[in-house]
Amino acid sequence: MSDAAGPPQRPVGRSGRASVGRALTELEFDSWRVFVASSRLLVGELDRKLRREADIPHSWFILLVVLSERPERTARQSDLASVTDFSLSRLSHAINRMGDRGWVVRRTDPNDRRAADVTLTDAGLAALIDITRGHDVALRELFFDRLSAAEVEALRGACRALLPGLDGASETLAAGPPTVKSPIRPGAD
Amino acid sequence: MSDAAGPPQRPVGRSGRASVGRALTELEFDSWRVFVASSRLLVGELDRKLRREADIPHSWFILLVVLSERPERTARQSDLASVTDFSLSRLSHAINRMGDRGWVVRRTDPNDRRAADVTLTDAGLAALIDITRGHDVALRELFFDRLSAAEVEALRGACRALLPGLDGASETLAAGPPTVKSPIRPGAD
DNA sequence: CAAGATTGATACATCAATCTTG
DNA sequence: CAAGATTGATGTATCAATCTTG
Repeated sequence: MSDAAGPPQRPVGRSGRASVGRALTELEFDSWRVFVASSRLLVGELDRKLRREADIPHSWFILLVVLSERPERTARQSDLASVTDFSLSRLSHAINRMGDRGWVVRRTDPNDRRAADVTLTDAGLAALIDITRGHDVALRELFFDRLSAAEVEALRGACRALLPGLDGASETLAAGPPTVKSPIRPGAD
Repeated sequence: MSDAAGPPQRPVGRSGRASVGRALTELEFDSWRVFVASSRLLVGELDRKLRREADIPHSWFILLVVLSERPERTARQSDLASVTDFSLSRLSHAINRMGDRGWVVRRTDPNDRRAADVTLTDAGLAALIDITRGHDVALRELFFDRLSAAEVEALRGACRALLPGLDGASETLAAGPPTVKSPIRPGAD
């Protein structure tokens, strides 16, 4: 294995010709396809499972996880939106529906009355913790059991390289271990 | 770089304890998050661009690409569905709407009158070729310009390892260079 | 009865206003 | 006017029948 290039050249693309205007090769496109296919299939599986067992789409799970890791389990909506790559509109709708279930509450910030903060309720946290069990089992089967430790690290490295500069990836969903002890993941191991 | 484990152990998970029932560590979960975040953000960008410029969601683009690479630009619906991880229902709806645009036609197979074949029309192919230009430019900026050749290979390897056993990943979207010369990607380079 | 596909109802996502506050 | 957020209309995805053919 490893027919990869020799010297660790950072930005591919401007090797010899202009980056823009050059079509992708079959091989390049294939790399992209494998990436998209695997994430589609994996997330698809998880999404179906979450809908079956908890009646939520995968995207909501992301919202819940992020909220659970914030101080006070609270986030400004605009923050939450950019971190999770939700539009403000989409987020607003989602919060409404999660509010109906008693999982979150929305409160207007008295200081800046344009802004709104969402808080994950105790009920919401309980639901999340419950959901997380099944999610983790599936994740182990579908993801970790299929990859060697080296592959996981390689994947991690490549994906981290992809993030900077993307949309709201300043403090993205992908940020490392959260500042706050995650209620849904005790120290582990 | 490379704090990865020493010996190339294939199946992580059954290291010392049973795979199922063991919670994920923070580090493991973080690897997953980076993977999901990057694919969400990347596909999200492409999706927005495709909607703006071609008025189609990213998932339709996938359907078009797969169709374009099939012999006669034709596929059985059930095949197409499993390859792209569409449900039959979702596919049927999508084909209806793409049919409205004159991009595909549906024909019942005379031999097995339960089955239906979809064909990408000339107009559909033309549209796809047009769409592909912008798509490739974006892909270079967002994906290939951010990764070294080694990282691309690493990503490819890991993602390929993820696919087998997933849903309809027998001859998945991720299969290597197609049997048929892809109309949308001439020899390249 | 199973496989392939379609349809209509419901749920979620997107888009284009709109509203309020700074 | 810009930032943050909400709402309603439209489009797409999902789910639960339903239909036909093998």
